[in-house]
Amino acid sequence: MLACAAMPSHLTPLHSAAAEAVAAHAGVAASELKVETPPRPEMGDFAVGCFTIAKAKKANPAQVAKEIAAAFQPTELLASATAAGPFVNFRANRAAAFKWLIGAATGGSLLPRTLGAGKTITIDYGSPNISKRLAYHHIRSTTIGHALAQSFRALGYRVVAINFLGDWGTTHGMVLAAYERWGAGAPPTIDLLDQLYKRFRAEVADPEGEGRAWLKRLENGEPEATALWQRFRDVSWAEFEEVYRILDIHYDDLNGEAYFAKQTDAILEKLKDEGLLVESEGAQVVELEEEKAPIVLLSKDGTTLYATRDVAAAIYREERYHPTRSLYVVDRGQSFHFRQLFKLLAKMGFGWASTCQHISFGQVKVGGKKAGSRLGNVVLMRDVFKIAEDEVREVIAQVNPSLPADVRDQVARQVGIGAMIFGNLASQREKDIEFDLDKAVSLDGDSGPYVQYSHARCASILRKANEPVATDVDFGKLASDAEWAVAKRLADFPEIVVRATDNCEPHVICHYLLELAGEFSRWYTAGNGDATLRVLVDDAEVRRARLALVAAVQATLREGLSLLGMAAPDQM
RNA sequence: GCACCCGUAGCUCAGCUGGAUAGAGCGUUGGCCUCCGGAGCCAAAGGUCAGAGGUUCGAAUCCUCUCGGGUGCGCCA
Repeated sequence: MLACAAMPSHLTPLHSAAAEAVAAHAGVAASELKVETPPRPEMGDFAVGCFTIAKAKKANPAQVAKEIAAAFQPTELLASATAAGPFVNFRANRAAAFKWLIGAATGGSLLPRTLGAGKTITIDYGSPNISKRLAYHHIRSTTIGHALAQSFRALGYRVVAINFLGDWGTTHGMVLAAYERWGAGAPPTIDLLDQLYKRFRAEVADPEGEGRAWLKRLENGEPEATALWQRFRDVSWAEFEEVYRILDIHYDDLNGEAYFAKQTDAILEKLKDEGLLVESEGAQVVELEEEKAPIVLLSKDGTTLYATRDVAAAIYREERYHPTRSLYVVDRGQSFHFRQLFKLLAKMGFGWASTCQHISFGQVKVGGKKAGSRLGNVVLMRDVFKIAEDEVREVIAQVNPSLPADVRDQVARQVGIGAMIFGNLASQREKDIEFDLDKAVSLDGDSGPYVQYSHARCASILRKANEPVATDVDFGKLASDAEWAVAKRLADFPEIVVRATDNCEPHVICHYLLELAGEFSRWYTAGNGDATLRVLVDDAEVRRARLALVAAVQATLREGLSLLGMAAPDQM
């Protein structure tokens, strides 16, 4: 349903050139051809398989590849073509390719900036419940959603970042009841509220019934209950805001469940008129096809439910923003809820129900068990951030003792938080993550700090060069395979970001950055043993060309990190 | 019981919109700076891609089944 047509608008001119070279001799559109990377660099730079072409012609793929390679005429960007079995492998004209790639990367035009022009994406992420601190497991929705928001924005989409606060419902009725019973008068701190809520659930005979009774009072607009609820919401938001500030997340829409609780009457009325809303075991429900459980929209006490408010919110998002895609970045435990919700929207006749998508993700486990405030087992997000930051500060003090204390503290925060973000984004969404503090704060190997460090080294070289980066230089001076390997990675960036957004999988960006950083490090390290391979060599023309390549890598690493929501310090 | 997710090296994971010899990191072993920052680089060792069928010229990748682990299944969110 989300498959985009064969629109290769995100391809680099290099990829397009390869596709066109084959298309010209194959009688197919270039846009239908997939341009790949050969498994080993010595085979070529770009590859196009001839399987489908051969099939259409009822010919042997290897023979077709041979013919296409033989007919190839060099272009500005492509130097040669060779057949390798069923593949046509192209070699780039390196000087021209360097020029385009480095120019695009340093000029900020490597990514297709207008791919999403005129399209809006709403992303519901974070969305914590109030009266509770942000626990570590909240980090997944928050970081995945933010990375998606950043990525869509980078491609020119209009993004509406939504924090659908869990600030309404029976749970919050319980918090009110508990506070009134045991805490009245005490300043309603978030910790106190959480504590009272837990006690309430443990000690009261019918906590949910009492909770619904208080919710009823809220839904009836009783001033005292509402004023108290508002205080709870305010202290909660103050806490959340602190974390969002640390993560540099800014929401566009903060309407939580409470906002939509007021809009459910008309929806329920309409459902009733259409005969969809029926009574079942005292509650008001809508039966859904192929689901054994109906969706419950009104409790037996007449209070609204999560689903009711979500229906109102979905309609609001459509009417207000007209999104091309409406994304819900919420843990997998809620898959059933979203399946029901989307089915109900479709049943109500909303064609746009198909634009709604649950972006689910696996659990964060602590000690093998699901982390979450219901089961206890809570690790607070800010505590983890603090530990990571402290750990990094120590490493910096050892490795880079000359860094001024204020810079060191700032970098420690950027790298510590970055390690957390990267660690949470680096694997596929659907996989569960085992929270291991030691591993989380580790700076070795495939990690966020490794990418940031590579970026800092680029910055360091550019600082040391002390001359402006020029891109109108003789790129023929970049003669080593190591330099070419770095540039080729740059060419992969656009497709990676498009894939990350199409599939809502930010982890592909993480892996891309590790590869780009790794390729850069290999090139860079070669200079340790051989001074002629260093960027800062005496030959001015070679030096300028290499500096341009470093600048291109730096710009791409910085941009990639920003897509993930990570800072890119210039020194660390 | 029904539904969904996961199963790739000792460990943590890429690769899964089908393509060429399945890749990283950690850990283990052995190397590399009178250095443009060693938070780095190179090399060795390590895999019946859970198992069995099927589709295909071609399957870790798609389909079916089995096994193992996890989650969900009306008035919580």
